[in-house]
Amino acid sequence: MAAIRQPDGTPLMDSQGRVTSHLNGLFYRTISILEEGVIPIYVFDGKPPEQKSEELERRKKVKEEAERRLDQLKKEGTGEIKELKKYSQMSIKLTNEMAEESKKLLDLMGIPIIQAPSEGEAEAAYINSLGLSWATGSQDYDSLLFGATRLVRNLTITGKRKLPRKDVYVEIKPELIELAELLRKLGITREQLIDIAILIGTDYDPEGIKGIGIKTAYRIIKKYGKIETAVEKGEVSKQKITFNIEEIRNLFLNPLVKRPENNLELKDCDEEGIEELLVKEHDFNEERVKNAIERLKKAKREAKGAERQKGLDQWF
DNA sequence: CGTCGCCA
DNA sequence: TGGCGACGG
Repeated sequence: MAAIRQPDGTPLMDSQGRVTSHLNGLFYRTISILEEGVIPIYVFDGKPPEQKSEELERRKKVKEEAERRLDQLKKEGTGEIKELKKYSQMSIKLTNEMAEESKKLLDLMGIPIIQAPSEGEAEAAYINSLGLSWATGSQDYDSLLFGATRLVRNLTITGKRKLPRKDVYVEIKPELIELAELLRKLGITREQLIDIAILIGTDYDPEGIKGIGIKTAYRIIKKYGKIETAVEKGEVSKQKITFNIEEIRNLFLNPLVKRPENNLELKDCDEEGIEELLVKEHDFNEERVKNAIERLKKAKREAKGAERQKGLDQWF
């Protein structure tokens, strides 16, 4: 959504002015991932827990402000392209309709999707902890707090990426973090990792404890074992804690998740359905879509073949 | 972001 | 074949 747009920030749109950047990105990116031999399972966010509302409200305000700035720049008509792009990207909205259409496209492509009852991150970690996936793919470290065995960051973004508000580009490489190894290296438990996160600040306590950063948080939890003890011993002042520690800890340890009801295998794709949606409905180029569908079918055959081979190898 | 066409 | 810039909807 952020990247697939014109230099001035205008997203791709069909002839009726409906945004199509999400469909474009999902379609071509998913095929690329499959060609690399990775079978994705897409997890969609459900209703966030009430404790997240403060953070969501904050994000909403930032977005509304960006929207105002963008409108202003457009009205003046003198805005720099860079500025226009910045505020367009900051005002991105994923509507319900767009999310539903994304699910529809993935389903037509035969890619497994899961609707999380609450946090998608928690659901993905749960699926991973059940052994139904090899890792979670996310930019968010929260996965690990939710108990994912492995987290792959930068799975889908390759090459160079621009640093926000700077004209500096950095090389982005995929990064694998294994929870067990991380905890062993730090000499802590997952509960303690969660406590460290709470001290620094999470979506559920965005401010954290003022004055405590990563290093202090680690030192405190290493020394006292848990936040409550650190408070008792006077290391963390009680007044600074404006949230319910046990409640937030519980959101990470026992999040609302569900066992996936359908299997998470690749299915055959509905070629006509894809063309109907992308070409007829949203003005995608027919040849490009046809060509991509061929790549999709080939990549899936190979992915499934590899799975079968793995199964056989295990057997013998 | 990913594809495509152009060019060396 | 690989780098680069324009374009996709």
